Amino acid sequence: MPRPRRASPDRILAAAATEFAARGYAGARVDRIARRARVNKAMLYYHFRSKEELYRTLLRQTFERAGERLRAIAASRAAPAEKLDRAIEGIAAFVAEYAFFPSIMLREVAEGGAHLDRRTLAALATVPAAVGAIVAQGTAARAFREVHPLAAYFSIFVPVVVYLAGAPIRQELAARHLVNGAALSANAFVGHMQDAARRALAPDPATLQGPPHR
Amino acid sequence: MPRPRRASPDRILAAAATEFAARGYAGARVDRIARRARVNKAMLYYHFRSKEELYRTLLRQTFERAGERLRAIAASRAAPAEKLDRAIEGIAAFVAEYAFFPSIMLREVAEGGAHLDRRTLAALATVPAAVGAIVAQGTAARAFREVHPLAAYFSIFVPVVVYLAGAPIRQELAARHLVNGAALSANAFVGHMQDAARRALAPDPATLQGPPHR
DNA sequence: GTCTATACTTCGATAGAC
DNA sequence: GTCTATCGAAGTATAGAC
Repeated sequence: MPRPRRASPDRILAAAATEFAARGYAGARVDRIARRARVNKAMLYYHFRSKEELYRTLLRQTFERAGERLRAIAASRAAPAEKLDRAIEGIAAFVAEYAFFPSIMLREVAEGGAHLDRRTLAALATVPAAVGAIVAQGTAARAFREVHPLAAYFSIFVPVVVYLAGAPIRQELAARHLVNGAALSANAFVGHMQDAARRALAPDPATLQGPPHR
Repeated sequence: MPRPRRASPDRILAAAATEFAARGYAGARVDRIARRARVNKAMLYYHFRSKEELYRTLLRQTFERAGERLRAIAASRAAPAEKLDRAIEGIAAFVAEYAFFPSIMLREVAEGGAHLDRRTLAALATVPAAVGAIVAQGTAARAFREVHPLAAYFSIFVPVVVYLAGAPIRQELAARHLVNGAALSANAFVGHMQDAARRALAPDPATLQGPPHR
């Protein structure tokens, strides 16, 4: 028998996502989360032991889903360059679905994972691991030049996340006439990053002897 | 007559930098800032009207210094590709000097500039503007292919900032044995980004027509 | 400029009825 | 599972002496 609407725990998690993304762990208010989820505070504490447990549950769930999606791309049969394109589009699609993801990821990086337990940190680590796997596959297949997987993660994947996270502040800057120049749509930026990634990873034609890495 | 040590306002700003970087605006505690600066809370409020004013002062000062440094590189006589290398090294050097910069920048992006007034937002905007200027110069001189300056900022500059901001969480992940693979030093990553930037901006051979400047 | 002591507020969490 | 009411801790900011 289908429920007419989401149960309390799910509504609480959804409300928590909005609140934590906008204000961070310390800035988030349990009262606001409860109100937005249309439950009272006691109900929230009935389902989640504490603010911290709610936070960890949200992050673990989100990181696991992002990691799963990227691992599925890594495990597909496509060519390395194709996987890379799909991974970059994939993260943009993931953010379209989970709009709070970039803010929360950025905040946790800035904070050094201070509020996270081992399980949640492990879930977070699946994201760079999946991107690194795609790059390593490409390198092994000689479709990509030799690049440190973590370097690839930061130069290919991180810009997309930060670009999407930065939408509010760009809007704020535009509204106050503090920037000039043409706008840059999310789609255009995704295309730019796919292009940049291909160029960054393209094997050197004359590289079959050794890379003169500066 | 030289002071034996920094005056109170400077010590407060230095202490605030550490605290705000580690815990964010909401998580920062005025008591901790005062204690670290070796002043009492009343002294802090004597020099700064409020927690918010202290925060804005710190950020404005920091963004202005970062922007100045990048504008100096943009205004130098070097070739575009050389300027790009210097800008990437420059931001790494800036972070070595102002270690709190990446965390604070990331947090403000995540927060959409919520705590910032117009002046401080304007100071923040000088950073992408300076990077965009270097890219635009290169494009005009036909040393770079046509790339949206903001796209270049996010694909070249942001990764360095996030990589450096991510040092604590990488250390945490390593300590808990949640990552595998060789380490990647900050210097190696800077080199990687210089390389990636050159490749991303290299003009298409078919487009090379006019004589490159300088 | 510097201090101690404290007023005022907000927030996370719980008690206890239904 | 759900609610109202409230406690106790912690935090920002200020008063007022020196």
